[in-house]
Amino acid sequence: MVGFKNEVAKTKSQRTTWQRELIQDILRRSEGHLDADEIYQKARQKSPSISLSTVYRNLRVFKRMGLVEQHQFGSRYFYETTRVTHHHLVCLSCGRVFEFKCPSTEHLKSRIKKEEGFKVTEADVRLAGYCPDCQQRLSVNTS
Amino acid sequence: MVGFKNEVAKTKSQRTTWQRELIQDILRRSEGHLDADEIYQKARQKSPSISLSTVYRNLRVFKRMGLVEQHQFGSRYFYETTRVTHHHLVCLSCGRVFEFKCPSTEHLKSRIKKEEGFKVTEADVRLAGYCPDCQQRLSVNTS
DNA sequence: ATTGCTGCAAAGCCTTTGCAGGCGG
DNA sequence: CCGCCTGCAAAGGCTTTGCAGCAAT
Repeated sequence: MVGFKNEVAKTKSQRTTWQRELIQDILRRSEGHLDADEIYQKARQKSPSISLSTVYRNLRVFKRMGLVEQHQFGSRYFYETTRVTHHHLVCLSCGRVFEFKCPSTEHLKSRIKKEEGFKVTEADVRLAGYCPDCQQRLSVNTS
Repeated sequence: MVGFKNEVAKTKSQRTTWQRELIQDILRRSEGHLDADEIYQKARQKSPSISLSTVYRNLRVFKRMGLVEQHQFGSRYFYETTRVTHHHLVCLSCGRVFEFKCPSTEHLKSRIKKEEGFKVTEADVRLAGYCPDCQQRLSVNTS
């Protein structure tokens, strides 16, 4: 059916390379929600010799290690350092990604566990719509 | 930033072709959550001359018309006919997609509207974890 | 010295698009 | 008849991979 891979295994010890430190640094500094190419561009500014594949490879490693989260909006992946649980709000007009907290998600998890016997390990709540700025700009009915 | 397209505009009247009827029929019959290629394969069984591009093109048309919903799991899109709001529960082991209701989503929408001034038009709640069968099969701790 | 990591280029995967002909209304 | 729709093939966008050399431990 779906081609889901179980990438749960915690990975073994990793080597320290400047590429990895640079990518981690970019992720930590950023406000979050960078895609692979944005990370690559920022990395190139510091070290032009880094390659896009290295960025992808390390993002995957970091994900497996639980250091970064990978989310998809539209058709690409975005990465951010793992932090307190929060969810995403995407503006369909300008594409900006906002965050919000959703404490009831925990209740949801346990409800699903109880009702369906399903053990939930990831919860992703994605809302989309129009941010205040775009509503005004587009004269969308705000009511 | 993100390359989001605003595909909100309701589309004008459409022609009736056997390809469209076939695709609609497949979507209606199915339990939901088919990807483009699965639809294509099913369609070919009935009419081998249909093309994959036609499938994609029409899924997009149906989506714009509000007849189907498009969701992404992993890195591809899945389609299902629009029904009462429900959300998805993906098993990370077997890849099966389950559904559940989440009435509190409506509250969430209005909360976001009130707190952030963000007008929410789409809400997608995706949980992932391990279904009962796989928990047993993998001897995952169920507590 | 190992052997994991990197850069490069090429391949892969899914989706979209250009084009000429065909069919629905 | 007009022009939307289709099939085909090719292109696109993003991500992954094979390979040989390099560097971290």
